[in-house]
Amino acid sequence: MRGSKGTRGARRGRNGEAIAESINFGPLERWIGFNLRMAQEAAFQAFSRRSQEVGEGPGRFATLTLIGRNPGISQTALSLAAGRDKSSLTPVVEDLVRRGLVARKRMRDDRRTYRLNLTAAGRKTLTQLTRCARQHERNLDAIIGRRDRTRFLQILKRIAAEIE
Amino acid sequence: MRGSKGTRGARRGRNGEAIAESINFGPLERWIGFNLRMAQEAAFQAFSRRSQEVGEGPGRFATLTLIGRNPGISQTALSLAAGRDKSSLTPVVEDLVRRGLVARKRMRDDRRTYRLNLTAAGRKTLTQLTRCARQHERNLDAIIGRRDRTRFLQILKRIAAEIE
DNA sequence: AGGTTATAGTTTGATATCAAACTAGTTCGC
DNA sequence: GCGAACTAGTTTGATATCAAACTATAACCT
Repeated sequence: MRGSKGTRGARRGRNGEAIAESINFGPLERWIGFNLRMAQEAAFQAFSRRSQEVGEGPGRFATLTLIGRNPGISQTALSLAAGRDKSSLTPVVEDLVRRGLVARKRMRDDRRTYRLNLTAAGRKTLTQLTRCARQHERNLDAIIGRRDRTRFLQILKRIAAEIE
Repeated sequence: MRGSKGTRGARRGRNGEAIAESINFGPLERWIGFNLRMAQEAAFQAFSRRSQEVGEGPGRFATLTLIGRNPGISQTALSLAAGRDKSSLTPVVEDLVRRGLVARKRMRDDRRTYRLNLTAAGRKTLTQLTRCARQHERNLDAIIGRRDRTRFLQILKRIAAEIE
């Protein structure tokens, strides 16, 4: 996971602001791709700080939510849902199992596949993380504004689904 | 699952879609943070493929643009503008210099600082990358729709600037 | 001047991620 | 049945990134 607390990049510290404002961004200024990246990283960073207070990396949140909502899900299905390569999930799941948040058992009829489930501890952690996420979302909502929120979300989904 | 190269995560190949559609995303479905991440990564991935055709990583593009627009910029100012830690830029700049796209010289009056400039080759590469980026932006525009584009961009900028 | 503090860039160590190669188990075709 | 093709998950190798420690300059203050 990323940052833990400190300065992360642009937009921080008086000096940084001064520099950033005197910079010519050229076409980056109006390109979606660049601004999408900047927004995502800022938001991710903010959530990261929050979730760290619960002692979990921000990446664990989607994972735990998806396991919680889809008991017995396989790692491959999980990786597809979370938009990560299945190989990225190996260490994540390993860690969650080691720390007792997730239970993992082989399937009877297909002994290649695992079934993942939350343990009681996992559910508890997920509850805490969900609280963080709700607060985070409230902050985002305040920035986006109620009027545009639905539309904004829809566009994000369309980008994820349709870009190639 | 399907292919070996294109397959990156969710949303790809009929099998992937089938799985993804039977998944319960719970609150992730309507949370900005998650969808922002998915959209950004899909877009980044798409641009990555494009820029690879020019033989450059996607990360090089913002860097070259910023150097081109701000001749003589220092690495620290560059890192602030690009939203990356200055230490991340060390290997990037090193690579660009090694490959003759960027020229780097010490400042006279402050010998800690470098001045970065594009070389002729750097300008040429930037031109190619900019073409890729324009095409990429056209695709994004088609998804977002002209009507919402300005508003969408504005919201992204606000998130990057205001979230904490 | 001389010591303290600040700044530019690099190094180091950690995490996250992808992609391709691999291992083990399953299914298909004949 | 049995080999070929496929699938689930792991391993390996590469890249990108951050943060903190470090090096070398420079500025500041008395």
